Amino acid sequence: MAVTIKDVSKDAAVSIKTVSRVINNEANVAEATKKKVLASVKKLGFKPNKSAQSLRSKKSYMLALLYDNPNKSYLADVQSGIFNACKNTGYNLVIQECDYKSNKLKTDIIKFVEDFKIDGLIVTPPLSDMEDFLKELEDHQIDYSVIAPSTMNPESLYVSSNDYEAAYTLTSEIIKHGHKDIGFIKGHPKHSASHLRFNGYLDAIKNHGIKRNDRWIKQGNFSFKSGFDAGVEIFHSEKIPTAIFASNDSMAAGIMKSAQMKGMQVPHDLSLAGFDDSPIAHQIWPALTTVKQPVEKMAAHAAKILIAKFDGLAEKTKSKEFKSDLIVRESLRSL
Amino acid sequence: MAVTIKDVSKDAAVSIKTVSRVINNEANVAEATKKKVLASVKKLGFKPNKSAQSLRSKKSYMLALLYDNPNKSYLADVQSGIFNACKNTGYNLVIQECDYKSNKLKTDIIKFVEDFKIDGLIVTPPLSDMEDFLKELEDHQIDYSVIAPSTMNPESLYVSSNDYEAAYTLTSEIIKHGHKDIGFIKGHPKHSASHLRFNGYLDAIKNHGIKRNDRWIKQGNFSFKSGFDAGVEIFHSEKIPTAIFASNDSMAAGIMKSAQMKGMQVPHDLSLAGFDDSPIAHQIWPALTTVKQPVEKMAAHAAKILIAKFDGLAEKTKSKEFKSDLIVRESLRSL
DNA sequence: CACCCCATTGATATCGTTGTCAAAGAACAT
DNA sequence: ATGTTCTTTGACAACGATATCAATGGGGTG
Repeated sequence: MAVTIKDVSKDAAVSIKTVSRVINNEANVAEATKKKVLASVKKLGFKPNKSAQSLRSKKSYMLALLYDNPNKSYLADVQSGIFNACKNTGYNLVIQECDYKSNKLKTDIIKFVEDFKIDGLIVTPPLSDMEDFLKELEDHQIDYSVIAPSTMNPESLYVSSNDYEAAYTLTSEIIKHGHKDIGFIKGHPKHSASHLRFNGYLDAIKNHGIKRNDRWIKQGNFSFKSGFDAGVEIFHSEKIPTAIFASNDSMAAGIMKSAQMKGMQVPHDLSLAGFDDSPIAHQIWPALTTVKQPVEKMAAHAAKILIAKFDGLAEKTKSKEFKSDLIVRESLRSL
Repeated sequence: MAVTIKDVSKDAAVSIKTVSRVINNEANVAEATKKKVLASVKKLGFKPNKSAQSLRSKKSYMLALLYDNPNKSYLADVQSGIFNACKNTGYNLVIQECDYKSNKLKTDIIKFVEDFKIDGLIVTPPLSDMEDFLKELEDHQIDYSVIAPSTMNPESLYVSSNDYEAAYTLTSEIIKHGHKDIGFIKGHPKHSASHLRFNGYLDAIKNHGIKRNDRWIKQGNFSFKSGFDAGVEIFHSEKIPTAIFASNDSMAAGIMKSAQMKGMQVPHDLSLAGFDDSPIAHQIWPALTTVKQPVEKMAAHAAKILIAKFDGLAEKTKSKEFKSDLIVRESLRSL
């Protein structure tokens, strides 16, 4: 049978409560006692029984990842990051797919948290952009941390990315390559990232003295098809841009497809840029110039700050903004 | 505070043990008593406390998904299927990434299962193809179900796909399009799917009177890069095939890239086919002819048979083979 | 030296289930 | 009527941790 706290207490010749104190890092345990107990723990290979801890302490040691995002590669990266952060902390992850459009969203999630006694949530876009939803969580005293592009309510726990700057930088890079006629495909309007990226683009062209041309600015929704459709529309105009910046890689791939179907050569006839550095970015030819966000690290950090809060280590691990990297590949050429 | 079994027992005027019997569907409860209890359960909205159940019954109500597969879209689909199957069963899923090459694999996994008291494993390729690994699980009496291409040890729980037939069908389709010079890119040798798909190809060309040409048969490993490299090699030969069948879509995309870099037009100069219908298959142009396996359904079934075994419903849910669908898209043209 | 205080420790109750085992009652045979 | 068996039920222990609260003892103070 497995080693229990009782075995440890016997081995270390202390009470079970003292063992409990040691493994929970409680105050007021003599240094010598602590050492003795830790030695026994190690010697016997004691691992606290999660169910018993859970039952008694009313904690589940479970985090939940909330998402409503069709991007599988993003999801996989987020998960992977959280799992890494959870390792050796005793916390585990469950995944919960949501429908951000559902009017039962709030009640569903609250029920989910209460039914499963989830300790904390990690919220990803676009849910992280819904203020009323986050407010509801707070009203129910549900702990959460947010992975979001913009900086949020600074009291809450968040991990953010610098979408605005990255889009500004990427646009500047396109301009540096000699482009003046630059189209833009907007992302899903419910994602704050969409607006930040768009604003980064707008400010960059403005600061470089380029006038905005709304016929080359199309609304997309981050899907391949929306990029494809936007491309078809743009290539219908008599004058077409020399470069298009799509708010994510899927849409950029969609544009590439529509361009190639029109007989255009990328990047000879059209330069392209995407965003995210998803697998498709380098699995098409020419490979996409794009922006890589450290999604996995961000997710890991989001989990860490949540766990740190639970375990009272809030000092060490704080909300943080992560920087993105520009990745220039063949889809962007100099004029 | 939440409703407990005690509240229910009071409300229904029976002992807590009887309530326990009812919610666990145990035998020897009078029909009338059962009804009474269920009514109270419903009325009070009682949900058994998972931690307490776990603690007492030594079950964790946790399944673990074991994988070592870089294909994020496959992973996402598998997960999604399992989550759906778990819904309302009380079981939850944890994900465990493995390294099939590690010589600590077996001990690591067994430790993992024991530490977390995982009730059962769902094993995906290539781990599902490692007989010694599965044997080890059995030796430790660890329950598992396998998602595998081939039919396995018929005593074990498995969900399989018909890779051989699908590859045979796809190859025949290519031949029907008038192709006689058909290259093949093999998948990762540790995946049984690789051999099944290859054999399907071989038998199909043989039965259509086409001779195997080993200069057009290359070893890949399912990665985009391996497909790209294989393409580069093949296109170096003086004579190149009119069609190439790659064992998965990533490799097909790699070949497409190498073809396009050589200035070849797909499908005009070269027809291509992949396998899996991963997102990339329709996000490149021309879109890939491929085979779609019902991965999500398969994964759901794998979870179901495992849960059915635990809950003693083994009669209803059995191991099963799933059929794949051929998806013909632009990358394949008639000669 | 007597007193108090605070750090340290332990005995025991407790969390919400399931398991054990015995009791009660029904059904049937003798 | 009595004994036997089987079905149904409940009282209480047990799972393995944490929480409560009281006991202990060393150190400082007057």
